[in-house]
Amino acid sequence: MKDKFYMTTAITYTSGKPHIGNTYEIILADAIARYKRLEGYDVFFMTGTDEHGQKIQEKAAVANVTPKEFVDTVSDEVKRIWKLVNSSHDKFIRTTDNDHEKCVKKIFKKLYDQGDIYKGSYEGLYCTPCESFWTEAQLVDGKCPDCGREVKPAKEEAYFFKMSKYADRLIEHINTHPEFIQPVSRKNEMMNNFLLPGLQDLCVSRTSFDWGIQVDFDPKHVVYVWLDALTNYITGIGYDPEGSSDLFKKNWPADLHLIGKDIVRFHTIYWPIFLMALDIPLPKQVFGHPWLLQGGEKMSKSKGNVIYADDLVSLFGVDATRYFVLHEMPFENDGIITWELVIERYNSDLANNLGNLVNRTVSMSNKYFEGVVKSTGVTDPVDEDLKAVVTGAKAKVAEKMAGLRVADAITEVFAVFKRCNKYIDETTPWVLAKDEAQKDRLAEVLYNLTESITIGATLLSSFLPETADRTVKQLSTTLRAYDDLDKFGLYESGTRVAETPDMLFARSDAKTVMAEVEKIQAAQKAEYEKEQAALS
RNA sequence: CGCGGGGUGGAGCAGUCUGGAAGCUCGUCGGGCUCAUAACCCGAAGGUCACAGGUUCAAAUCCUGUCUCCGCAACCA
Repeated sequence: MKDKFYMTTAITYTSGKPHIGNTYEIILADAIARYKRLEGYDVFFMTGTDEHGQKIQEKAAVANVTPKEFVDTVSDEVKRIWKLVNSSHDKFIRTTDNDHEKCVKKIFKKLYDQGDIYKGSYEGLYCTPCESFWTEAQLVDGKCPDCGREVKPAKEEAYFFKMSKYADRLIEHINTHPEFIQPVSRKNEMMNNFLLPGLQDLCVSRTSFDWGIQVDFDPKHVVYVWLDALTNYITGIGYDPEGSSDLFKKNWPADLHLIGKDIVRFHTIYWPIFLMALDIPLPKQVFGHPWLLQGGEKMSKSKGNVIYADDLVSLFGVDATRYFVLHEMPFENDGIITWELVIERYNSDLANNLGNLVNRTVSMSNKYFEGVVKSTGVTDPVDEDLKAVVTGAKAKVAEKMAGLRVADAITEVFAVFKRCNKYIDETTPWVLAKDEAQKDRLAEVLYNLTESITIGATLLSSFLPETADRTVKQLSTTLRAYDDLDKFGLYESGTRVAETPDMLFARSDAKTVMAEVEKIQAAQKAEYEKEQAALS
């Protein structure tokens, strides 16, 4: 067993059902977690939901349920979707969990006692009907962006965290740890906009709403968002200012926080500073991934163009959904998802390249050898390149994954299957089959293919676990050990494969799918209009 | 003149840091093959690398300016 590897996703805010853009993050994280496990790391992978705040309190009121009832429902929904896309997380934390709440109170108290948190007042522009503070920049034509009415300067008592105290240490840390913020381009943004101009103190409590963790020693305050949400990364594995759990001692510092690019600031500035104040080590890496946009425009319910994981899974299956978001998402820039693109990728990569390869290979073994795959040692120079590509894939995938280039890594895996298809054309098994003298050569060709597919399936298992299992199952074998992925010829000679190939991905008919999509979109619009009607 | 990142054949992207014959996948067209899911393999067409200047023997890549898209702009998660 190699070292521990502790990774997290951001915790999802429970104000509504997560769409495919949110779901992307958990799939990406899961692929990384599974890959690390394949490599032999002792992985602890945590995700969860962020459940406090004014917005939730308001939504619950509209829905005529208590905030707790509201977040219970949404959190269950999130769990359901994460399960649907086959996430292998080890822990799902909720910020309403008892031990989290208790720990946040202790943290707040500790930071207050040591002087990092002080009582002050929050000044801003206040919209009385909306009960909300706004900043100058948020205003629309100088008016409240929500209701359009006048705002006036107001004050609210609040606790603040002394950010500036730790700023120099953080700047030093970021400069000496270039891998800390990924992609590196985000580092400049943080430095130029926030760190170098000087950090403002952060407001860490509120009195204007009460759906949050109460401040023990000043009960009219609740802990305000970031000190509550970010600390999940340590409370979830058993941090306690008065003595942490073994799980915490083993896993902290985190090896990777995977988050959306919109919250890089909170994870690379506020979070490290909180940790410095608590005198515990900083996470090793924060990766702010880009977003998945619907056809270049933002998803919105009113347009009926929001894509949910449920719909993708029901139309294409779990692994096709995983494949699309993993393959299509670039490293730095935003990616695009449309139903047409999903169909295209599905047919070309999954059905044609991979599915058909496995199908034709299994079929030939049955047709020519009653399903028995045997190595005869009758090689040919044309085999060499196939073997080189297949055994070289492990290192290529490893290199991409080390840089969190997941889309590129999955492309390397598919290069193996593509090479196999080419090999079939190079060796023309159907020609060999006509000549009894070539029988042993034909057997060797099919052995090479079966072996190559087994290795490819193992490399694929981090990304498309179900497909990998189904593939090796019909080859009557199991996934290969990681250390053996660069060795060729370990498939047991004489094994009998499945009599009938298991079709991995049936080709998708664009017309049929688009007809279904139209139904989904119509239903979405109807639901949106119903919600609007209920509100007014 | 707030900060940062984009604009590359019909579509989605890489390449830009460390200048040196414009690449990948899909689509289109042509050919091959028939084991297979009308799949697979080979080949071709298609781009003044947003625009205008500049540096250089040489610029998608460096510099300047313009247009345009997007995120952030500190308490919205």
